[in-house]
Amino acid sequence: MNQKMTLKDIAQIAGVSTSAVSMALKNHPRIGIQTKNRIIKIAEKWHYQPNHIARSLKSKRSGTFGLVITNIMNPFYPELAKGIEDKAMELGYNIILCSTNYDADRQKYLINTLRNKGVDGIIFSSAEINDVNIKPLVADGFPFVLVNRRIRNKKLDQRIDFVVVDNTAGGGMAIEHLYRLGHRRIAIITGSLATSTALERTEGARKTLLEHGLVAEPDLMKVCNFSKERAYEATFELLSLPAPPTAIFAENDYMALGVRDALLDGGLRIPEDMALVGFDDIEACAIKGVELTTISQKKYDMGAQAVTFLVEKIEHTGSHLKQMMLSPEIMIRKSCGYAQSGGYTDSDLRLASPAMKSTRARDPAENRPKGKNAVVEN
Amino acid sequence: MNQKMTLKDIAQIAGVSTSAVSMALKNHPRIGIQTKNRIIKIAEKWHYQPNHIARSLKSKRSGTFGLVITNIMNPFYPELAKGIEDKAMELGYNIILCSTNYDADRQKYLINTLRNKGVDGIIFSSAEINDVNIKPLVADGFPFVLVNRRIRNKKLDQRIDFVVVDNTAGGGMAIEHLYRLGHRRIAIITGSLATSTALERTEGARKTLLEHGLVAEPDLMKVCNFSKERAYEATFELLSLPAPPTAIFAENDYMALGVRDALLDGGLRIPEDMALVGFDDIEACAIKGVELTTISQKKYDMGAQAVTFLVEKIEHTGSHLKQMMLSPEIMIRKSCGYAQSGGYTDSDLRLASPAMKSTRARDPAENRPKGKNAVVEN
DNA sequence: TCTATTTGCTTTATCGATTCAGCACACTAC
DNA sequence: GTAGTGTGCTGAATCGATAAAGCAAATAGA
Repeated sequence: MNQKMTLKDIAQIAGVSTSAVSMALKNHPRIGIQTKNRIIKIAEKWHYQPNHIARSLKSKRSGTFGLVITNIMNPFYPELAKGIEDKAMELGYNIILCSTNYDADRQKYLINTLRNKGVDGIIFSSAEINDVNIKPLVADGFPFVLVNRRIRNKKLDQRIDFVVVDNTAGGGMAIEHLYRLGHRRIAIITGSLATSTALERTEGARKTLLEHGLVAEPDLMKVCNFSKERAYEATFELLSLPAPPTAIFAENDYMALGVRDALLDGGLRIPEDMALVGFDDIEACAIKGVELTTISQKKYDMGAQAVTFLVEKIEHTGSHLKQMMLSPEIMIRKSCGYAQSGGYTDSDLRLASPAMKSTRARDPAENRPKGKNAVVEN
Repeated sequence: MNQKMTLKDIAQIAGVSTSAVSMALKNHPRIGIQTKNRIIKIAEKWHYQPNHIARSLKSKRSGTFGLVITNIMNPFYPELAKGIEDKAMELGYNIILCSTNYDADRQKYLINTLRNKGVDGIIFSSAEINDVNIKPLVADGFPFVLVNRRIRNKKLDQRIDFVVVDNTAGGGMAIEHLYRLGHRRIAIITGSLATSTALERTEGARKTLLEHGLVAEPDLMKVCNFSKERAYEATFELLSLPAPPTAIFAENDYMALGVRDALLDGGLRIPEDMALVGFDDIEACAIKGVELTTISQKKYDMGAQAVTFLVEKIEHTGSHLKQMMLSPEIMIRKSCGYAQSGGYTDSDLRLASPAMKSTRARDPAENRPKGKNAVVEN
């Protein structure tokens, strides 16, 4: 059994042609029932396993697609990848994992390799707003889906499938929440402005500030490129302002943890001296003593949905455009001061912006999925 | 360019045979220099890209291997996967990511699929001590490497490549550390005893206890199968003992966080009322306010080394057995009480067991790699 | 100058599975 | 009894790249 059995081998044993074997195993109608059964029996006996490579060569389908992310060590990705992998497996696909390491050349190389290796499609979560690698894919009609991040190109955007969270709404929710808790000087720690996520979260935040008659003061805006270290430094810059903010919105949790470190190092209390809201709801947020209020994305669902879109596209060529925007949800924990202050004030509620219309505060107890996912071994 | 160019297309354009093109692109010595250059130019002009599937069919090499893990959401794996992916890319390979979800049938199916898809080898990190899927691979001479976990089968073990951390030493280090800090009643929260990691950590712990004339009391041993919830419950069981422990060693950080939750919920202080040591050094351990003392594994290096072994095996058939055991390192933070107590006592140092011979306490400031890895965007 | 050797390219077989065309043979219909 | 329709299998081509074998023409050696 070391040497793999081929169709030819089985054909020889059964004393028929390879086509007969192929037909028998594929349940082709024009094969005799008795011959079929005989062949199937022989194939089973000899542990015949079809060679997917040969099959792919002929069929132009590999049953594999690529997943391009920036870096799997980013705590955002494992959950996304899990959703993708589970759904892919359910639909009969495997995934090749590729990390760009934030390197455009590497990304280009990876896409090229994936295509040469015959993947049926690509799921992209690392696209930048002007990503040059997207256009050729569209031009070639190569199946792909953007997940998490979009691009900024009106013509192109209307031809591209994607699954993202409504980052604008999310950014709005963070600000709205802090506003309702009485904050009027809110600083924003932004991600990389080359990404749609950061851009949209910033836009949403800005818009909500405006709705309340506030402006996003330049001094209170710190572009930190999703870097924890930069967020740490920026926090001290904010603290040394003549009029420091009373609350900080960090556009992802990782930066929020950097802010948190800075605040604690600076001897401030959270949320008493400074309220803090993050984005993503990575697992570390929920740890007792950290308890970061954050805007939660359904990363697992996002991944699964992207796979559904991609497979639909692969298997039904010419299928129509699929774009989905999931709603974020605010996870109210302790870093914002909601619990301490006893909730929103009436006057603030009266001023509630549309951003919070559909928002409900979930019980922190139900924040994390229980069961299998909670088993973490090694 | 939508339709991929093939060798045949290029041959037609150049007015030569496909073999000529193949030879030109592979720099075969028996192709004329001028013809070669002409062909190369044409291939470039038309963006010829070789079809890896066809190549694989002929060469029996796919340049891809499988990575079988239990669940990418387990915080232990991303770093391992990163090491694997980076090294794989460096050596010209891609990886297909497969999660078993702790399901033996799924694992079997995955291995089968991977082999049918023609992967050149498999890296296995989910093996259980009596894993039934390993033997057939050995019997077939299929290239694979175990990483993180080993199996327990004397005959088989001597024929299998692996890269693991010295879990026995690690378990010993945890106990030794607590012992030197004056603890004499140390509870152990174990992982699944179907895994070599948990088994060896337990053995190491037990051995070190014995070296100090202590025994691992059954009451102080809680089998928790790497479940955070189970660890939480077990902690309360320990607390309600007539003579509760003064320290707890949890065999991974995730369970340690469960223990931590329980202790905090029970109104105890860490480390004043209970010392706590974990294993793995996942990122959450280092967060301010958590600061879990833990036994650190070089997960990234482990992954990279496993790839090196696997590729060696793939590319040089008949290469000799490769087994590597990396040394763990203790990361002393705050949950053990080392800082509070001002370090080890003289008398304890005198009793130091061999387990700690090579141990040095690292400055917590150098715990986390800086730079690129610290950028976490989405 | 005539046999060797080298050079440069083409032909052909191969990898393993699939699929269409083809061809007996059986069966139905009128 | 002959034309027409099915049935059940074989043969050959195909997917795209590779490599061994083959075969001219050019070069070298004596």
